[in-house]
Amino acid sequence: MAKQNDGFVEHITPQGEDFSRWYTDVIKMADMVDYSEVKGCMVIKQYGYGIWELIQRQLDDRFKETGHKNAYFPLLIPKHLLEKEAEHVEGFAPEVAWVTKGGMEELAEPLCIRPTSETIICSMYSKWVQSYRDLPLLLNQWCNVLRWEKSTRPFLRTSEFLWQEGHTVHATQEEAEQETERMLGVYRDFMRDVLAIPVIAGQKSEKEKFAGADHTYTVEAMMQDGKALQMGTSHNLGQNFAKGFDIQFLDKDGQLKYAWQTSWGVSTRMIGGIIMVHGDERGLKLPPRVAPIQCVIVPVAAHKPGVLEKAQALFDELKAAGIRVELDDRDQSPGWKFNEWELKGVPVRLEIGPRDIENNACMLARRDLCTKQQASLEGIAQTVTQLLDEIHDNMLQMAYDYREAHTFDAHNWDEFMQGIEAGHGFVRAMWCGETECEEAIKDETGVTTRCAPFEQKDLGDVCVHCGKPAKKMMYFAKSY
RNA sequence: CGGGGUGUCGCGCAGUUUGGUAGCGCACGUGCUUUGGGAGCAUGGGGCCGGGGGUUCGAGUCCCUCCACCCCGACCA
Repeated sequence: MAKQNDGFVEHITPQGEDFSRWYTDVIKMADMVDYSEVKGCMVIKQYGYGIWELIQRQLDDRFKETGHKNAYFPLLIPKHLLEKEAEHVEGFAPEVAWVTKGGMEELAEPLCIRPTSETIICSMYSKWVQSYRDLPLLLNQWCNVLRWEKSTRPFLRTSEFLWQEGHTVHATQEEAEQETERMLGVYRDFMRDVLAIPVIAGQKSEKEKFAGADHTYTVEAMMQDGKALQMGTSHNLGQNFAKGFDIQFLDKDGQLKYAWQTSWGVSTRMIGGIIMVHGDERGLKLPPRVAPIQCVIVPVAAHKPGVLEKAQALFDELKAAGIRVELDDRDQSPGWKFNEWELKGVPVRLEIGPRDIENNACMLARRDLCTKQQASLEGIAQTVTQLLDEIHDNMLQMAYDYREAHTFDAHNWDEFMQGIEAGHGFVRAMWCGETECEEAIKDETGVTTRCAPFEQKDLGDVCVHCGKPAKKMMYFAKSY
């Protein structure tokens, strides 16, 4: 990769004031995206896409374990289908893009480019579901969607983005609810175990829920500027779509019943989360399990006899051990390469030169702590493999500690305000559940409800803002 | 949609006030020397100055007009 200029990341830290500048600079310098001519649509370059491929593969494996199958539905959705569920169309109408011409001919019915696929999938489900024997129907699709956003940011909110959307149909309300919760759990575990991001799992408020759902669950993570990012959602759709699309089945008892449905999804937005949770003043810091390159080998004094050969042997050994390894034999100075790979977030770097070869050793640098030490070449593949796990655990712990240090409990409005001003983080407080109150809090403070966590904590009996009886403890934060 | 800003080589910018040969840093090519934290010297290549129209002997610079992008609001699963 070619460095653009000498305005380098060193002077920007993610905890500093200009977090958003840091974010876009890191993405640009790490060569993850380019910008399309179409407003708000990004080109995900190889390095950025490599992360997505690893996410996709590992998450899809988990879906297979939960019994889901993949399918693919059309990009274009006829207008009448979109309009079958009232709340849904109202929620999405402002941001859908329409196809109105085919060739030179005006279309009799406009087609929308999917902003999400509930409608087109449900139109098929109404044909496929006839009997309780057809249920549960557990499908998922990996695809792109398009939403005509007013303002966009790479990965966090782009007009076109990649995601997976699961759509399931069940015979009973209880089963649909179990599925909704189960898939949120899959997301929570995936983010902890693969992305090294701890998340708060809970339920969205009425105001923040998915358009057309009975209720919506979410996993929320804290970025290093204290803002919340919604990393994934799982919706219990109740019978709303089943009624709109006439998805009925004949149950064991001979009764014709409307089906119960769920949908759930995560997107390329997670990559933005990885950047904002783990990155530092040197650039990206990738969790080992989604790092396209887990270990890079930098030969030092590569022109001297034996060095490249030894580096190549090291490469072969690590590769054989299943590590995603790269040998950087480009004609650049070692220092240049060190900085380059740190910027790109490679978890482990091995440096090997004449001095090391004499000692049957190499220098081993870890990205999470930015430390460097000598390591024996004896059993190096195992050393690196273990270290990658250790780095994952450490990154998860650091993210967790950061979140806890920036989370505040508020028992009254004074503490609520103090929490917001003090920490740039999450505030936990009791809340009445009224949309009116929620909007007032947003107007006064700029923070919104993130979720009512499954792990509740009793902070009092009355709403922190309006004083009415409290229903639940909520997380409040500014959000992306 | 409101308010503000910016368009000059691949990237980052200066030049516009006061019109007069198109500049700088990085990146790129070549050669030699280098290589344990962004190497040095030498020598090259590359630009309808966002588009269109005007004023002028002459426009990157002045005037008109489009267009694009960025930031702050508003909006947003």
